[in-house]
Amino acid sequence: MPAEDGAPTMAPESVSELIERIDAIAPTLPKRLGQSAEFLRHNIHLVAVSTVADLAAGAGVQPSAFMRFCQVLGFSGFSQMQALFRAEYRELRPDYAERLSQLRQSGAEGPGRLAASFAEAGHKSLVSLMNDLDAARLATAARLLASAGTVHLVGLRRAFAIVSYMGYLLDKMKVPAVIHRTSGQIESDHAIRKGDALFAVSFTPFSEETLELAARTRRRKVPVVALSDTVDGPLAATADVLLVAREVDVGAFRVPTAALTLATSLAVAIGQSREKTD
Amino acid sequence: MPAEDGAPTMAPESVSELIERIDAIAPTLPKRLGQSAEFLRHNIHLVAVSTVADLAAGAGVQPSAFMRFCQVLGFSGFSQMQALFRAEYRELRPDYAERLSQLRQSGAEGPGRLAASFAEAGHKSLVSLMNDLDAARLATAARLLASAGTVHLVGLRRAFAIVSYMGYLLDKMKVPAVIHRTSGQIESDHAIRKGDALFAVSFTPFSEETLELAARTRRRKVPVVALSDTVDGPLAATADVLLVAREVDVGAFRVPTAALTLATSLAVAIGQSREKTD
DNA sequence: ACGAATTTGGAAGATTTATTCCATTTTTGT
DNA sequence: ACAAAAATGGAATAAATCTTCCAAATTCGT
Repeated sequence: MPAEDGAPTMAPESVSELIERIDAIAPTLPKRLGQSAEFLRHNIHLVAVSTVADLAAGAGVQPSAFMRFCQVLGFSGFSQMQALFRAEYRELRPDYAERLSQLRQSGAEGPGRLAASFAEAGHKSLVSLMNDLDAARLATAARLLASAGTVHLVGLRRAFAIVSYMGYLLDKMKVPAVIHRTSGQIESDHAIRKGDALFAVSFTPFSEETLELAARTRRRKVPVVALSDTVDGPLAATADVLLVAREVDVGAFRVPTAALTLATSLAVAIGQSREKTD
Repeated sequence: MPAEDGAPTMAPESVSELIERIDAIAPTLPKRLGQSAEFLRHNIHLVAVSTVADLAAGAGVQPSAFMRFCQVLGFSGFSQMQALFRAEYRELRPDYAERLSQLRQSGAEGPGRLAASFAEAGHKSLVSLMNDLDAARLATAARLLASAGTVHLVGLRRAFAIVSYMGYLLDKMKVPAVIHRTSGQIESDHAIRKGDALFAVSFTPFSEETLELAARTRRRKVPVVALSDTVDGPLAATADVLLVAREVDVGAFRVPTAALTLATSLAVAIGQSREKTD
């Protein structure tokens, strides 16, 4: 029997698409289906490993109601929806405990294990980045930098990799950007003009040079956006906007995965924002 | 009906206990059960979201054989084993996936969503890095570079962030290291002496300068280790050891998460290896 | 307040999936 | 090389899970 309305509402093809649809239709749903939507929205990770009966019980509805809910979302039934979650899980869910011991027993001792540890730390860093991320603040930072004439970048020691990648991206997107303190130049202040903005990156222990350049720039009423690994550092007072990315360490070392991810997002956001204005 | 032997081999109560048992009995298992063990050991995270038929097919055995394998492990059957994985999955709160898709769809258009996408891409990149990692090759690379007098680093454009971070790490660990092509210097070859080694990073599209420096260095019989995003590129022929890190793109952009993780592992391995020798 | 349309609960039925059984093949010990 | 023991494949059976159906309850429009 064909659907009555012209558009047969195709099934979502990814979890995020599914969530969008839930949020779109939730307000219009009758009581039991609304309960199902509410429960699913907050326990979406259970779908891959539960039965309809379990989920229906969780939502406080009959299995048949939950079933109808799946169909309202565009699926043929619960099984089709579950398949979506299982597929995504298979792709995106490694087992690091397993992978680690696997590498341990596979002869090649040192570096492989190190890589596994750093990869695991990277996952954790990205998780905490997303948990702590203040989207509004990031948007403010992007706006500030996008409206600058030239974006000035500064970051030394471990922060240098971050600004150098940002510099590469901004250049690729034709955004005027300069990386400071790279060529024996001691005093960069004169290059930073009214109407520009500074992006300063510094992690504990902070480098004096970066802090001072940021402070002097701020005093000249040029906007300063900062990226650090703590909210308590000296940059908190100096910067107009302070972004934070914490990394999970492996012994005495770390990979700046979260910081690089955040910086890249910022750079791309700046580029896109400029593109519109041009 | 009680078991015939005195010790009824109780079922494992956690995934790690289960892995231990698999490793313990695997060597004594007959062919088909051995295949099941081998497959499970490498795909253990699939248990929560698969059927016996799927897993049996993956292992290349009949469902009945896989079934017997579960019983050998101490479970009453497959379902009991699967319940273990599902329980562990439920407890290990991936509220992260929820948070991610929340951000991605929550009106907050620009930077927040971008960050969510880049974070997700980062996870995928790290997963595929670990899946494809050749631990033995990484160990060879580390050995080669650790035994060099000076480690020379080269990488331009997007690869520069990688070498600059490696340079920072090696310096911190007191390993003699130099980053090339950073200060207007056109010809670096003379600085690379016999007994040194070169680490070259280049991604598609490859930069001629990096490739040529690597080729010239190799011709002089100085060891070259390379990091790229493909096995087919020009570095395959040039390098003594080629490491590969693929990244998942977001639109036209990427964060070099996997490459940076691999490079960091390599740097730390070099440092540790040197420490022992000193 | 009344009838029509929608929503709901529960149970029956269809389907998928797990489990057992046993004849046949392979391995083991002598 | 032979018999006994163990392992295997495939099909039959049992269990669970999904899905549909419809009478009863509720909501909605007038």
